[in-house]
Amino acid sequence: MNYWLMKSEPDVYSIDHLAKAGKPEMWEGCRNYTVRNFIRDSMAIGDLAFFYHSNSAPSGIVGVLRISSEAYPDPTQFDPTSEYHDPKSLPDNPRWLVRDVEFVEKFSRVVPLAELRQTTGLEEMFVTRRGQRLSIMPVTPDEWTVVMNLPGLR
DNA sequence: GCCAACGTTGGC
DNA sequence: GCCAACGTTGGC
Repeated sequence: MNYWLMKSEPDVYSIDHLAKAGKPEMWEGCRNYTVRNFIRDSMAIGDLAFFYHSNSAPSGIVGVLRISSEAYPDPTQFDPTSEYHDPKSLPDNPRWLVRDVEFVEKFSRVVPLAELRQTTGLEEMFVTRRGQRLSIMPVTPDEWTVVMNLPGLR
């Protein structure tokens, strides 16, 4: 079982969108090869991930989601009307993959990036490294436990 | 809105 | 296959 952190701009897709859906939804639009490889090779059904709001005030972890499907081709890459359309990706050899995710919980407060940076045990956490731009990144079991035990999350 | 960081593209 | 230019991410 692996742990992850998955970023989304809340103006585009927030944890409230996922919570309200009440069912699994596609985590669409990843267009980075490292992230694609995580989705394809390293994730598994049942993995848990922090839902992270980026480009937010403040940016930070807002809750938890669960990976609920195998990887499959991202349909938006073939949709000319989508902002995620990739004309170089062909249906018989799709470049970009998605998985379905389902809502697990929303914390009662945001855990801001600044707090993650100050928290003992999270010094090496991927999301706190400067210049780190992957929209999906791995979290270690120890880091997961540290974050889940921060005060005031529920 | 600025800009540092860094992934991707494409000319050669 | 190098690497400069470009585009995007995302914190601030």
